[in-house]
Amino acid sequence: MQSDGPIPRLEETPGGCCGGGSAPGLPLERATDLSESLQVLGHPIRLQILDILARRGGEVCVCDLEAALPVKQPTVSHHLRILREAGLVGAERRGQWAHYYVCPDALSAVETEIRAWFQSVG
Amino acid sequence: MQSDGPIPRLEETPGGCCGGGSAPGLPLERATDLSESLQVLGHPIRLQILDILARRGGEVCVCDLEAALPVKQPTVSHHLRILREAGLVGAERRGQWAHYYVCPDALSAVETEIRAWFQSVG
DNA sequence: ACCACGTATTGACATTCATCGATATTGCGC
DNA sequence: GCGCAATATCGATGAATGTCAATACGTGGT
Repeated sequence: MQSDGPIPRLEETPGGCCGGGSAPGLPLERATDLSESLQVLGHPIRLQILDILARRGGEVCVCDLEAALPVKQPTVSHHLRILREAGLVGAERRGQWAHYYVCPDALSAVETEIRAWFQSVG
Repeated sequence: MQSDGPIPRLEETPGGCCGGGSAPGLPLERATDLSESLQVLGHPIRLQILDILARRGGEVCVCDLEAALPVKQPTVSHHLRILREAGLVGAERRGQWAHYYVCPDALSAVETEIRAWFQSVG
């Protein structure tokens, strides 16, 4: 990596060209954590699912979601699972229907996370 | 969908099982647009890049970013291109160095977009 | 002109993701 | 029990993504 070059040089500023060393204000761990939240939201179907669930204050069954979305039922279930595993929605089986609802706490936790990042950047 | 069955019935709700028809409060187009913004932010390296650029108010050259990030130079350039194409950062070539900086307007536009969505959902 | 350096791009590769048909699972009514 | 309806899971497939070595490009120094 640096042993084969015939020019050892002397390293001045660690950055090398334009200023101070780059202290990682955002540790990789926190960046990864936040990016995972953003990725869960980063799909149009999942945004629409959350929108529908929120717009109906109550619970919505999968068949209704399927009817409102441009994807087939397995795909709806797939996205619901992702949202569920992220804690953003919950489900309750009632009869043969599964009723989904948003988890406002988790959602506002993500909102807080995102807002804090924007504040630290902007 | 409703013309061949001999039983029009009273269940005219498209959903069929648990309530009202699902009006798509979020049109797919807007959901896609927002999800693209979220996806740009949904990567730890890109979050760290934006963080570094913001933390140093001024401009940062690629070699400094490379030194501060756990990826190689082509990967840094790759993520910078994505951020540039999203309008979140700008670049200025000075000598042989490329200096990058955040575009606060674009960033706060995304923030507004995201915040508006959270408001419509939460 | 040449060479060294910083950056961008290309090409290949591996990994992850989204989608859907097919199938399994579960609960309800008969 | 049997069959049907709603949902979940499996498996395959194609697309998108992230990473890096190699290479190309552009600039400055000698």
